[in-house]
Amino acid sequence: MNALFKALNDTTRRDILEMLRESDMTAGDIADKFDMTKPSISHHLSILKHADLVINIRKGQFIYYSLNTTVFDDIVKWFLKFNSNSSEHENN
Amino acid sequence: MNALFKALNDTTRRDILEMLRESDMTAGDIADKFDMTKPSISHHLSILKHADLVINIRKGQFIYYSLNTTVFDDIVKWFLKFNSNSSEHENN
DNA sequence: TTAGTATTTAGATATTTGTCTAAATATCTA
DNA sequence: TAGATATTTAGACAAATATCTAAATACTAA
Repeated sequence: MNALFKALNDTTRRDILEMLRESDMTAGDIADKFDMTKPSISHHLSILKHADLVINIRKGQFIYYSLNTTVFDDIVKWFLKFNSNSSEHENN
Repeated sequence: MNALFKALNDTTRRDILEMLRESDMTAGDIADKFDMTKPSISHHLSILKHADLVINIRKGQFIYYSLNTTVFDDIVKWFLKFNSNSSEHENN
């Protein structure tokens, strides 16, 4: 849970996650979307990976990153504890 | 969203939130639960308050802290974006 | 008003974090 | 093999963060 919240505590990393919602991307493509060097993005990706929020697969020269959605289930559960009376539970 | 994730990125603060799930508490009672000085806890409470995760009410000498559950709705929504195919949406 | 309790604010410091440049590793292609 | 491209690793550094002690503020009660 610690690595998870740590990973989420950065705008760049959250933006990367939102981008990966749309489609898988290579490290280079991700880096191109930000005004930041590739090593910095690589570092962010490594934090996201350490938190299990993303997985990566090498295809030749390229390394593709994609979301690991199962981890989001865990974190949503953590938050729903605080909302035991919310409409999430009463309705749909 | 930034202040929110920042506030959640600390075990002490998450523990405080979990304690407040059970009941409202004074700043002093919260501090007594941790091996940490009162000023440090006060600082953590101020970060939680700045993120709107808690509210506080003075009653005489004491300041009571309680959860602001509405903010948890927002954050759950943010996470559910990443799980558009999860059972959360298909079933109950 | 004075003393005592509850809490926060101010200021200092060690640790963590985000970013950079330079160098290393991995792969492809000629 | 050599050169080019993709990505990560290493090391440095400034900024942010968590913690502490000491002092200030707010309230209660005598």
